[in-house]
Amino acid sequence: MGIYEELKARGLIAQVTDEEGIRELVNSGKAVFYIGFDPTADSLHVGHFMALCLMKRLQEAGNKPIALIGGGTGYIGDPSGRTDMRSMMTPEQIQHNCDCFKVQMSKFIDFSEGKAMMVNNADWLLDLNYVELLREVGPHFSVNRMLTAECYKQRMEKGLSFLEFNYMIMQAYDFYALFQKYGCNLQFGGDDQWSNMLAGTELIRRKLGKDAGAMTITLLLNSEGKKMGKTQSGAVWLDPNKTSPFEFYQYWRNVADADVLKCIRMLTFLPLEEIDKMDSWEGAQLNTAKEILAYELTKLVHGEEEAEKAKESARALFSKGNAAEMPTTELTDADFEDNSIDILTMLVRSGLVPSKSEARRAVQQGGTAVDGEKVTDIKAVFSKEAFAGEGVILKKGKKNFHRLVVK
RNA sequence: GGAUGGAUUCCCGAGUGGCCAAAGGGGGCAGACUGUAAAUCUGUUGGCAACGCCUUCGAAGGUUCGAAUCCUUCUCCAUCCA
Repeated sequence: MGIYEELKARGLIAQVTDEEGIRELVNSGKAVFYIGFDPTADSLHVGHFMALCLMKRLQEAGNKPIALIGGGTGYIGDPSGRTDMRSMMTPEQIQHNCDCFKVQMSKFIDFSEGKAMMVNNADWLLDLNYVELLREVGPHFSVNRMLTAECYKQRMEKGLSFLEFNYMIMQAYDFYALFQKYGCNLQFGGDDQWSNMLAGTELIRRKLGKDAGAMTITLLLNSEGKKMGKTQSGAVWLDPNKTSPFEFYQYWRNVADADVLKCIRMLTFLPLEEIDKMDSWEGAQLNTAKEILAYELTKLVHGEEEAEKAKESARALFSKGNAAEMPTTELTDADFEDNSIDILTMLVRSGLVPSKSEARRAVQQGGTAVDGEKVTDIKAVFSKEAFAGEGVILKKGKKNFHRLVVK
């Protein structure tokens, strides 16, 4: 089975321009492909992770990946898949984010000599001259057709600024530039990038009369049709300082039954035969599948050691209510009054709740426990001595644990 | 540039002088049930030194005993015309 067939079997391929041609190209390891990453935040997230894994897979099959950091396109903002305008980032922000991306990507992809490249489109986009660019590529874009592109459709109702309208042209120009510079003949990206990517292949064909391909990765959606990798408090980041390995593990440990196998197939590197065996699992057995998913992904992103720790902690926490790895907050003398602290303050200080009102509600509704003992009195206080050594374990709801210690 | 309509809490969306911290829905949180799942049911959902007080209905002023609601100016958005 070639790499193309494997990607397909994993459900990673959404759309391709020329299936036969691309299959041939990647299976023989002759593809020079690029994936663009716009620096919209200071860390990569799960969506990027899929793209990076794809890079890794194709690299292992002998193809040469180019990771393109959108230091230039970041100035514009991609309107695809959004209903509102992106807020404009300052050059400093963009630079900072680009730097963060570089560091994180290097952990996944082998950028050593000749194996892969990392480029920044700021290098060619920022120096473009407006009138020259218009004359160079302008004639090759039909506004009529651009407006019918899927990525602009939803914005036609809410409003689309000229700035964002030009994003497609910039991305097309990237592909055109990479094709000429590095012989890049293939572009991959999220499925929401399809129209932008096609613009690139067309530009290459019109300008140079050459063929280049495009392939999109299936968006990882849950059974409700929502993008995965998002929590109500934001994205699930790959940066351990923004999403701790434990939280990362828990996110995957908690996916819905309907989504486990799909996630394992698409995100992990487990052999397909092994995954196919899990297909028949059902009911509580899926819990094991979730553990595998969470473990494998944490291992990929944070390393084996962190994955072990997260797994052990999760097990210990849910069976005994205690574990080594747990978000911890250190209390200071200022938190204590007469050598004691009340339950509401503890909840707020731990960050388990944002305000005392919410803390009060949580306690009144029977949703909190200290060291495994349910607390129902909002006036309950704990003496400072209790926080010495191992500290105390505060629990809110079923799955939120936090350790409080005093130094 | 002109005309019209609009901006309400996390989101959608009621409310057009006091009974408004503001209906309803979504989402979130908590409880029951469970498998750290889903579905369902129940409670809850601005803050605080809490039978009270403070902040909030695009922004700033004003009218009034009293303003999300009325007036003025401004900002932004949508639709139509140019």
